Amino acid sequence: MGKKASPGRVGIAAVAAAAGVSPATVSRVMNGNYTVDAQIAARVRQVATELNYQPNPLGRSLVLGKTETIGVIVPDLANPTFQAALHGVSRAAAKDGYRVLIADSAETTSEEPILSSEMRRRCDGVILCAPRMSIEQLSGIAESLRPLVLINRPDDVPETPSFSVDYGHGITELAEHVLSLGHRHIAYLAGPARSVSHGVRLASLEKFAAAHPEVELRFLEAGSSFESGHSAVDKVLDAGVTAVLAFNDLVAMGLLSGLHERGVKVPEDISVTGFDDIPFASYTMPPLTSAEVSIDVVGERAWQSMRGLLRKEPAEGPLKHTFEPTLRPRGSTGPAPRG
Amino acid sequence: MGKKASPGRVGIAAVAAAAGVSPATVSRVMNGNYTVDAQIAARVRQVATELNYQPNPLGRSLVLGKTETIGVIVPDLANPTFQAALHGVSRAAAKDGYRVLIADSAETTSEEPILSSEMRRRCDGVILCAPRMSIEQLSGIAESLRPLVLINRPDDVPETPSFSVDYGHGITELAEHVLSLGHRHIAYLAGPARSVSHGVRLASLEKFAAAHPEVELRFLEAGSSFESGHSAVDKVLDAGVTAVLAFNDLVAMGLLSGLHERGVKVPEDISVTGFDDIPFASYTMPPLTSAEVSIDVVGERAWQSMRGLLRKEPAEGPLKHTFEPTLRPRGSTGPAPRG
DNA sequence: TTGAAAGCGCTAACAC
DNA sequence: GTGTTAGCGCTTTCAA
Repeated sequence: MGKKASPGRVGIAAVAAAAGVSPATVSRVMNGNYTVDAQIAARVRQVATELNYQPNPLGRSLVLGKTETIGVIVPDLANPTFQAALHGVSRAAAKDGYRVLIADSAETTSEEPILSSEMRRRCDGVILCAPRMSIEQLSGIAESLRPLVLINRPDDVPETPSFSVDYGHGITELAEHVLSLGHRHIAYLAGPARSVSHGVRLASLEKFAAAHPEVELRFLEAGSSFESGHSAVDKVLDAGVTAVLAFNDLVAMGLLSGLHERGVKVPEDISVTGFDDIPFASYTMPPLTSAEVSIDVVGERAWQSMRGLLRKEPAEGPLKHTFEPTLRPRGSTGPAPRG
Repeated sequence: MGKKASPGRVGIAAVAAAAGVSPATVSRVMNGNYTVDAQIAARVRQVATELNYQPNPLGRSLVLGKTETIGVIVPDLANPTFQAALHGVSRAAAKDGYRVLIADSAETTSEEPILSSEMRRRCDGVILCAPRMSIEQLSGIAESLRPLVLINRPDDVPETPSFSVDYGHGITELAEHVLSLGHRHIAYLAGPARSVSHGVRLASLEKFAAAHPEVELRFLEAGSSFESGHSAVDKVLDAGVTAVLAFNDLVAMGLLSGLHERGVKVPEDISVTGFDDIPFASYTMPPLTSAEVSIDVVGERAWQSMRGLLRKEPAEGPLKHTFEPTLRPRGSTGPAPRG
């Protein structure tokens, strides 16, 4: 037997008793079902207010089979990209009366499938943000997670809407930008090996290099933080390049700061680009050339797609949505020095 | 009548039927209740695996009266301070097997009480982060939200644990730091009027000014963003001060950038301090004097307090916990110019 | 050690 | 228009 109702607890039964009607009638009133006599409805409402009745969403969810909650799973809640995506989803979902249950997989690839399905049981649907698990794993559990929407995981998972920033396009635009400025010796300051978005950049740059045999493209390890850019200065100078494409704005700013300390002039001696176009980027010295991405908009669109699935609206248009970053050329890039 | 069990759905009843036992026995097995015969337990477990049985947490929550979920309500999910607090709570709660349901009140003070109690019905407890509502409102609903824990709301709410950064102490340390460097004309670049943490800084600075009649302290409006600092340059120069205490690091960095554009030397002409000690602060030119706060630790401690409440452990020690920021003197502050 | 049965709080089909 | 009743999926008391 379940726990006895605690004496203080005000449930639908208490309201029904106090108003002299059946629980069903109270339920109808609370749900705005207008087959209820206006007088009775008014009385029920008044009693509910007096008793400070708060419907228990658990009971409701159990019988209705829906929780009006969606789960968002991110690899790292401390990462600004995922924070922005979460914000976009949460704000958009809230407008439609949905709540967000979050889970931070802490980059533990192996836990992701378990975490996701655990999450799914408590929610009406799941949004997976940049999942690290293999495509085999992902495809394997996709069915059990539906409704499922993917953010920043551009793999083709059948029947699964996916919203991703086209990092490959962005980094190519940046590469072409410095190419057009005459640079032929270019370095890419790589992001974390595990990062999907780094992998995408890498692949695109390899294509770029293949298409431009006149360009010498170097790949240097760095990371995703300001510090990693700052400590990559020596590597960059040793490489003897005239332009550096950093993994993101933070890395670029770290590099900028390191180069400044060495007395290397930007963009006269070396051109530097970032990625993401964070608000700071316009204010560095010199202002940072970057590629703007609006990951919160991606999150918002992911929600809208989820909403469609929840409403069982027939899917329209393609499942795969790609957001192109916008090139923001600024002072940190200039003509290649005449060598 | 509730929705009929969908034919595909695997519930505890399906497992019980397949294993030839009662639902009660399956329940006992799933919950590690060892009054079950080892053979039967093994068979039940095997059947559960074969059928891929996933217990429905909703049914469980309903009967147990707990969801193993806590709610975190923040005024703005885009604010780095609240993101960090959320991260701290979420990571710590996850270690104890709890999930986090988030709500962004979007700075709508009036909605906060409703949002909070709505949240509370779905969760076992609520953590309110920097709630904007009045102390009257807060005290009014506190009882109905318990277990309740407060972050960055140092008001005395009876019986309610509260964890806050002592912004007043931090800004006073910064003020004393520039005072000790000989500055007598100091400006405070104020944060958003609504921000509680701004209010605290303001009050402390007024105390500081009263205690140091030799100091002329000016209050200048700014905001919380890089841009607001950048566009406050004229105000600062007009004020004719030799030291500026910015609301936070972002504002300070904006100011630094603006001063640089004007050819004003830092710290030779003007000293500048930030607040928060974000990772960037060590890398600006010159490196920024700041006050370090670890809001994620605050979040973590808030969770631990909540965990104690959930376990009904007798509260020990004080309810109110204050975290002192640590002064980080760096190159952006120096001796006052000789006037 | 196991099963039957009640009940957590709610909704909805059905009967009146 | 309203009440009765069954049932959502689970746990737990009680009896066997």
